[in-house]
Amino acid sequence: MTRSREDAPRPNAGTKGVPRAQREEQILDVASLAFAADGFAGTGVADVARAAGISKPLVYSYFGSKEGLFAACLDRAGTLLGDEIERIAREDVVGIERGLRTLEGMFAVLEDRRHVWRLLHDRTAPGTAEVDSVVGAHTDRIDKLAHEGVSELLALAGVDDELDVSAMTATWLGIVDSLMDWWVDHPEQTASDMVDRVGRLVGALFVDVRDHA
Amino acid sequence: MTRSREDAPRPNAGTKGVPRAQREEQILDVASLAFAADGFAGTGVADVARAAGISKPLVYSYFGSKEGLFAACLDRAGTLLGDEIERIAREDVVGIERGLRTLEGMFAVLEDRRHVWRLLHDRTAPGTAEVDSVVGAHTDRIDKLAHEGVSELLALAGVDDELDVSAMTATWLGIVDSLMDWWVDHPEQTASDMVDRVGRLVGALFVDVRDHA
DNA sequence: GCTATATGACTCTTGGGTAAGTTACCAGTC
DNA sequence: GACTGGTAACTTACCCAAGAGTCATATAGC
Repeated sequence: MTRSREDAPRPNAGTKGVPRAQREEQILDVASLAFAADGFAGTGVADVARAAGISKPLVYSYFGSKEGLFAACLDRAGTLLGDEIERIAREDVVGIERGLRTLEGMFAVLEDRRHVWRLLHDRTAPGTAEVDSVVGAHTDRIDKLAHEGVSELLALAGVDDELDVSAMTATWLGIVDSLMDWWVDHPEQTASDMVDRVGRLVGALFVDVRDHA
Repeated sequence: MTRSREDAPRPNAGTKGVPRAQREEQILDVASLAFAADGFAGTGVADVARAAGISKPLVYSYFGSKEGLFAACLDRAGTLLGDEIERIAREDVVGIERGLRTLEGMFAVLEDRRHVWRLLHDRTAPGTAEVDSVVGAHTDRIDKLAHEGVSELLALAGVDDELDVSAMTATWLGIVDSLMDWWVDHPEQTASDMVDRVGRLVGALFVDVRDHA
């Protein structure tokens, strides 16, 4: 009745090619962009494959599932961001100055991948064990470093209530979010422009920043 | 061959009931919660219907489509928030103080619907004309008011570059986002607690706030 | 020829949307 | 006060498109 499977023509299959590691990077780049733009739920594997110039089954052969692909994107992003934030945390700068240094590092690392920050905060991400463990590991690490910095800053200003610190940490992370989003919307701005801008704004609003450095 | 449609039993159909306006509110409450929690793309109409205790077609008879339902949620939320922000803007308070007053108003209005703020920033919302026009109308209004307030604040601090103001406005909105998210995660905190907390944090970080009032 | 790389064409589930019918209430009528 | 038609409120059972995931097959290089 139905056409059997083997009488269909296979025009341009298997062009061999590209080694595995390189393909993986390529797919992760494209997928990160897509997930960041449309969220996990709004992104299709077929779209990612097409944008990467390959076929859907190849994506599955590399990452197993849509969640696996998402987890891999998250892992790469989280490592990139976490390492940089941790590196700066070890510089022994405190207070507002530490915040500025961290932002400077983020701007430098994300200059040509600004969307990446968004991956960690995708509300449409599935709550499965695989994804949760990856996203949890990285956000825990980043949250902890942020908490440490905010805690030091507030201590200098005489605030040490734990809920106050917690709310301020969330706010700090929200500030980073908004600046990254704004940066995505203003592609002509360089990392250096952003550092200058934030310095100007903080200088205008806060008590003499350099006094605490 | 197949069972014809009319010999299936209809056990508990049509219990009549509830007038239209009341049902609409009820559905909007449930849908707003769901959309805010999982995003547009992550929310199913059937789930909303079940959570509201009714059937899916009834939702469609009221709102026409999933987008229509989402647009209705947005419209209600946007009007609620926009009206309150605008009311406060007319109070002739400027600088940081205006920001604090606005937050105070938001906390009061959203005390028992904290999730609502998230609706306006759903990145998985479809880019269709219907949704875009509604979300655009409300975000434009709110953005404009925020821009006005931030512009005044920065002018007091000697900053008037338009890009600086734009970035700071985005940051301000991000701060509100984060505080609302934190509040959702701390249900035991009252609106009054939040006002106190923000006052404490701002007092600790900023130059003498009251001097500008 | 064997293995890694790759694909077209499939299956199956999920979820938006619909058709057709059921029940309850509210006139008006005799 | 019981019958009757109209209509608003509601449901079950379905359709169908989109998208996650799989299979059998084809080519490239050693």
